[in-house]
Amino acid sequence: MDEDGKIKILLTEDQKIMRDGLKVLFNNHPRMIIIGEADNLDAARQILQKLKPDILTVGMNINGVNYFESVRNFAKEFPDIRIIAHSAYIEKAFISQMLKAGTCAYVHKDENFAELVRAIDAAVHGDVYLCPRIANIVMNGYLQGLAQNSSLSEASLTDRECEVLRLLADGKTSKEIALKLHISTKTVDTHRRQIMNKINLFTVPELTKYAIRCGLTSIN
Amino acid sequence: MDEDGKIKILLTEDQKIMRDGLKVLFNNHPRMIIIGEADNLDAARQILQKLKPDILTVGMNINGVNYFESVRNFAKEFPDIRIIAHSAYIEKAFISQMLKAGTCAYVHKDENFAELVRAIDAAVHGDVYLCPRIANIVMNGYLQGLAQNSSLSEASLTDRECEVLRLLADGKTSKEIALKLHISTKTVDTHRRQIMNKINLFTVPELTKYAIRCGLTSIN
DNA sequence: CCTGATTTTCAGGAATTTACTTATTATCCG
DNA sequence: CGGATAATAAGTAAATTCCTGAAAATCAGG
Repeated sequence: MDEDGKIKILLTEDQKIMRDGLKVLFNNHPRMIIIGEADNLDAARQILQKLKPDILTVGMNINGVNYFESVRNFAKEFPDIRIIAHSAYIEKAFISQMLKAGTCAYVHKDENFAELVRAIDAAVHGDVYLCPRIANIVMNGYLQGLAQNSSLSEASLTDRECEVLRLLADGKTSKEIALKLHISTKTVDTHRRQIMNKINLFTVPELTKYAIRCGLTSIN
Repeated sequence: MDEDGKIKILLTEDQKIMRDGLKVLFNNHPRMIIIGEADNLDAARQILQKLKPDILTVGMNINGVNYFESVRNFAKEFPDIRIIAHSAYIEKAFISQMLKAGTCAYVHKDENFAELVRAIDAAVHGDVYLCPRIANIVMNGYLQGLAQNSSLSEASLTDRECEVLRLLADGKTSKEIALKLHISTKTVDTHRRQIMNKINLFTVPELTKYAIRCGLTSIN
């Protein structure tokens, strides 16, 4: 909190218009104040070394792939700062990765500003907050996991499988993937099929889109 | 213009937070006023039948596939209303499709609010406006087109090729595409390779991403 | 340290798809 | 009409994928 008792926020968001809008909204808010803004996480880190906000909001669009890594590092380096994911992604795998990485709230961009405020209030009180839509998705996943932990089990992908999927979605051929990972193409093959069975998608374009939705690869 | 001489704007944007932000920004603007908002183009059409804005802004994210069709129809049905594309897409093909469809301005979401204001001012004066980043992309494409209209020519895709690419990126196999279009799989084959040569991408994942960037298919 | 579970690895062979070349038919436009 | 572009398609070799099965490697507890 600053001298006025306001909650200090550092805004990270690459869409300038979104930033412009959020700035106005927050600055009209009686209990919150924006003390800095950045259009990517590297820039945010620079600012964090000088200023000490209570909240770091991280806006995520379908671009940068390295959100997980970055957020994990932030959470370690700056344990006092509560991180709020503000994203257009709705893929279950993405959400849980993000929560695991150290965010304490996840607000979908289709929600209105009030949701973001609610999330921030929860965050400063040490609570975890998910906006309704996301909460639904997470809960459904949790319940499904409980129900069918034996049969179909659309379990999450293993590390290796994620790696293979990422390379595959980047457009690498099985041969290239095999070379890069120092394994046989047959193994890559097996991984691919295992992935397909787990997430129940059986074509390369669908796998690619899934990888995008999960933040494993960018759209470019 | 309304009785105050303000420019009347109808906002279409599916991200509520973005809408919240734009509302505040516009309502603080002395010469512009928001007379309605919608979270998709169907909802916008409902409103258009009652109110008559000067400007319709269309926010585009990586979801709905039918922007081209919808915008084309809007431009025909409501020729007096100037349509402004407000998008996160930067693919040349998407931009030109959008301009052809009848928008008179294209503002990228990474630009700040001032750009949007500039675009609206230009639009009400009957001008076409592209924000700097987009203008760059379009100009580069134009110049390249002039330079290499003979040799490599990354020409635009034909209608049929777009159709094939869309189905392919939706995850249809060559066989399914052939069936649906009533042509031989060999023809589908030829189209696919022709597409690859034209846009210089030679793997299915890359084609898929390209199709997403061009608005031919959604991310889901 | 052992053990069961999970993950990672890989092979063989059938089935399918793709790459590349070449070519015929439509269609459109000046 | 003639030339260009688009859409169609076959043949064949090469590459990839699908399916089944299975052996190492790793890991988490007891």
